[in-house]
Amino acid sequence: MTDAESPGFELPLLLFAGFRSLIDQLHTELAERGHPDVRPAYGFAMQAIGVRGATASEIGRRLGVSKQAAGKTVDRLAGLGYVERVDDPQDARRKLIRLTPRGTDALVQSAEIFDRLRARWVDKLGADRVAQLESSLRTVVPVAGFPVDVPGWFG
Amino acid sequence: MTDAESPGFELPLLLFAGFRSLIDQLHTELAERGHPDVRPAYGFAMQAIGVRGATASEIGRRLGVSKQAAGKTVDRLAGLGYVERVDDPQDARRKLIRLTPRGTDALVQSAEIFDRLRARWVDKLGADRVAQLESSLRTVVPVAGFPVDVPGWFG
DNA sequence: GTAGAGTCGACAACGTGGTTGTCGTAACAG
DNA sequence: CTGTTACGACAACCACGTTGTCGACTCTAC
Repeated sequence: MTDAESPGFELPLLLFAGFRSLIDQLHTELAERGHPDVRPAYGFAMQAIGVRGATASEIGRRLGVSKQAAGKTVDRLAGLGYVERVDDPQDARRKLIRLTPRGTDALVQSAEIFDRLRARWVDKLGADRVAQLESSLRTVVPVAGFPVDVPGWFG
Repeated sequence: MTDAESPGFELPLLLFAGFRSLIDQLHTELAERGHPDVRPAYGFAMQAIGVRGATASEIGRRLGVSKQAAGKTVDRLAGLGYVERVDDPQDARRKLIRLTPRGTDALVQSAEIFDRLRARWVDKLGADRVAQLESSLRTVVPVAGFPVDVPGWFG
């Protein structure tokens, strides 16, 4: 507070720009690796499905959106061949959503690309500053559960 | 990857959570101060309009969206009384979008709230860590081509 | 065993924020 | 005067979210 501080409105802008830049680079690389149709929302949804699968309602709860919204995303994901719906023999109401091999591949590649992008930040900033950035953010935000209900903000 | 680093996918999540938490708090406080109908997109748009006003096409260029999209946002903003359309006497094709006093008030209050939110981060992290966070983000983010250029919130 | 409550997925209508494409009109350069 | 360009408006459409409703199904309690 002694020296000139940044105006408060820059903080959200910088956070968003950082987020946006990572997401944009992810999808550029994903497109080059055979997944041109993956959209940011699909990545979050597939993450919520996980390797064990989930029902549409469960996906909605994990993402913090309605089951109807989750169901629509699953429709698009299924249309692209990333997930499949399977009847649950235990419960005739439920339909289990499972990742196809293509869906699993997209997830694996995303994890690898994110690691490389983080490494690029480490090159520019140093490992300690990146670690401190993460630690600072963990301090100010309760990262338990990530609501993703903002459509226009990622690409 | 030699030592225990955070997985790369946490970085975007943390950045988004930080951004999202600031924006959510902004709109909560804005609602308490008489602006319950302001949505995040409106704030960006009003910022693009600025105190001097702008045309719909100009707003679109500043936000990096089409003039049609900008026009629709202006429609909603006008419906809520935050902006007004004025015929340009110099050019009969153009319609200047200007902030109403209510719109200017929303912008001024937003700037003040953002400053207070940043101060809250300083309380939790210390001024140096917040400053370093901003500095780190400025380093890795190409600020030049960022869609929302940030003119003074007023004057 | 069966009634009622709760959950599941599907369907519909709608709001918001974007996109293209087209059009009439106005400004401007030749 | 003519062609090009820029403006705003309108329409159709898409992605992603919301409520509300509904039939089918499961589970619990009586």
